[in-house]
Amino acid sequence: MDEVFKALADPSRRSLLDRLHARNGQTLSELCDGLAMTRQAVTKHLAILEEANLVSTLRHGREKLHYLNPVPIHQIGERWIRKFERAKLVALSELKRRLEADET
Amino acid sequence: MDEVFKALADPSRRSLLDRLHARNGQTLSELCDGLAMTRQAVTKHLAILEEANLVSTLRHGREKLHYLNPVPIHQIGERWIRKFERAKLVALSELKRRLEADET
DNA sequence: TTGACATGCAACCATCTGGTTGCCTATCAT
DNA sequence: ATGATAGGCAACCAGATGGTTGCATGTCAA
Repeated sequence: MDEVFKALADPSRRSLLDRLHARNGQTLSELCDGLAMTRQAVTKHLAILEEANLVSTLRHGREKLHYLNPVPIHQIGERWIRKFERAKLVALSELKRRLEADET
Repeated sequence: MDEVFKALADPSRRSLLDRLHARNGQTLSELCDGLAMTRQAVTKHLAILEEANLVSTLRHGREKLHYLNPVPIHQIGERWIRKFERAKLVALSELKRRLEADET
């Protein structure tokens, strides 16, 4: 879980996930296209995404195809974000109340 | 949005949010209790959370009260995670299909 | 088989990050 | 007033992070 959060913390990595979401199963070179980064930098990012289980790869000859695995993202939604949903409703009005009350 | 992701990337900070979720409106000292960290380290974390708008503070005499703001967390769920929900359904079976088809 | 293409590996580098220590300021209670 | 309590500020440090360059390897096509 921590690995997933860490992996999602970088904008380049989130953008890679976006690209895979737009078109799944891209090669490394394809994912590099149009990015202001070396291939090796992208490789590193993909390694981190793979480590976090957000991306699965598949060798196909000399190409390496990358597939998005949305399960960990979903789990963050379920196990983590969901927990704060109830708080969302309460906290705002509560904060407002306190702000007004404590304004000495 | 990036700031929120960055803020959530650190386990200590997520734990601070958890603590505020358990009991809202804690002082700095209270939040330090039981943590294997100096007060200054916690201060820094809270500053990052505040910067990301995940925590709002309120001075009350010499105390500083910290309140959880769950809105950005909610937004990540809505604007980011939701986008990958549909993919979750498709991708797994798709990946499985490709894995079997490309197994030369 | 040989050149071109797709990827891998390793060393190196600057900067960011998470943490520390030391000291200062503000406020409360006696 | 004065000590104790709550917090703030700044300098410093080691290690993580995001990126680079250079070279090696594997595979396809002519």
